[in-house]
Amino acid sequence: MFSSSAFKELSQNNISLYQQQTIYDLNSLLVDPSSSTYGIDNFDLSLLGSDYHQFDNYQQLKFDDINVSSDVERNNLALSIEIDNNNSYQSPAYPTPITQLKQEDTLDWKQHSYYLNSTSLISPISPATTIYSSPSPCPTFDQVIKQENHINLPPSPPDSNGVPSPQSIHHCENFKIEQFDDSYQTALSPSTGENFIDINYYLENRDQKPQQDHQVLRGFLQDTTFQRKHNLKPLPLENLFGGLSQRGDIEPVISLALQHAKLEVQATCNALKISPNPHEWTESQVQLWINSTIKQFKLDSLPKCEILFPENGQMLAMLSDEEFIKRAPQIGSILHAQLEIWKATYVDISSIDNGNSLTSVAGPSSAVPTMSNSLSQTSIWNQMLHDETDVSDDDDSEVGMEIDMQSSPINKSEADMTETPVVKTPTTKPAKTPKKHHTHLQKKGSGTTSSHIHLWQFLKELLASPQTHGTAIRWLDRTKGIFKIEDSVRVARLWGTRKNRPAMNYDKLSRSIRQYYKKGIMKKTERSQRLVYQFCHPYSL
DNA sequence: AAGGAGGAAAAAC
DNA sequence: GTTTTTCCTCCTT
Repeated sequence: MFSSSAFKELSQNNISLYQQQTIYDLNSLLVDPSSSTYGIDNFDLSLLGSDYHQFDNYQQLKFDDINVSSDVERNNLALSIEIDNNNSYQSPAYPTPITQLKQEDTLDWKQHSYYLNSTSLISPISPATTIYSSPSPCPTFDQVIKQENHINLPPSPPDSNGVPSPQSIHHCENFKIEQFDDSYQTALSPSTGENFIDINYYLENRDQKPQQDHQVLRGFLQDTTFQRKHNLKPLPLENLFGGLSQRGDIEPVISLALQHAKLEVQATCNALKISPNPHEWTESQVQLWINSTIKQFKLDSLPKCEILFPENGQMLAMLSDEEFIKRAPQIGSILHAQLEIWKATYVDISSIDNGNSLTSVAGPSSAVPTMSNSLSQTSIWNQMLHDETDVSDDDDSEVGMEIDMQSSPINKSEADMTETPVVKTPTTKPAKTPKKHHTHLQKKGSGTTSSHIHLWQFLKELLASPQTHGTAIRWLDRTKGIFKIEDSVRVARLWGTRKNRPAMNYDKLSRSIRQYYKKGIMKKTERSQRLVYQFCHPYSL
């Protein structure tokens, strides 16, 4: 099951792995282009696990500058991160020409991401032109965590959920260039002419380097506060790297758990008359499921549930554990865990049923987590799942469209931009509709532009597609719902186009925004800044 | 000048 | 009835 992420803790010369329940970071990186930076950021969140003081610096990188691609091959998770600031944000703080970072790794990718972040994205004094591959004070895993089948990862929320909490990362200021030693700069590829970090080169040469240096870095890495903060439990390294025999030992347990989960899912599906595939749930079915889960686990009831979780199933499935907890501090984690079980169960169901790899079911992007589908291909499962074969098609197509957009980030014309929300609306926006509009705003899968869209929804749509609209409107602090309109004229024009109001301008648009103050949809920011607005919770979710 | 705040009224839904 | 649009005045940056 991949709902746990493996982290390395660097402590002296020993390596140990820790498990963490949340997976949002990896999701974000792998699935959604608009959340790629969050994904990277969340990595830090996971590894460092403390306060993060340099968010503003980090945010100065636009989404456009970051391409994250992933590949799942040879039973390994390979992660590639490229950051290209060539077309980048022309901030004085980032006078960056071309920078490329690239790495591929297996499960210890986080380790490198961490370095990557600390030197290129977050460190306030380190523009991306001077990226150093910071040396690891301990060996990197060469071993590959063998996965019997491809790892599929759960999708990431398109905009909000990979967001790191500002309290989550700290010590970024520790990562300054002077901490890194020259010899490791040789990891920069000598042949490219670009600052291309060749991780392989680095890996090959790591043993040649004694570990007496980088005291600050090592000291930081030895800080294990993140373990406590994230409830990380030590996991013996051998358990993960011990090879397939270990896997075999736990297989019956997992299989049993899956069977149990499956039965539970089946029963609930029958009772609620909902699909076993959370991606297919409508908004009201999501409410049914949440309430059912609350009852099942005897949780505290959730007032305003439909406002806290207005998503349809597809969107709900993309929310991270963190997001659930943010919305429902008491029970969010349980809800999320339960949803993960449903997702995994369904994927397992589908994979067995199809007799194919998971990607044929979930698609390359929906990436639902699987409990290592090869682990439990029992006849019981097959028998139980015959009636669920043809689910999962329609939502794949939608996600696929988004992936297509990601893979070919062609500059859109202004007219195209106005159409972008049309594509996304069915999957993302109805979920944000206020309760009182559910009836006429949430027809599922219409695929048409909602003429009833609210301004705040529209703004969130724009915010959710930073690659397209990042120059017009962008988040300043996603966690707080603070955003800035960078190009008021353009935003107003887009809004006017959407509403078929040719005379729309920013003056009118801003008046509408101000109406939200007393409605509790938006609020004035603490510090008044021009063109900066702030959503109220939970509208920013 | 551009934008922010908010009143008022009309229009749109 | 609610939301948005339109127009407005006054104020701040």
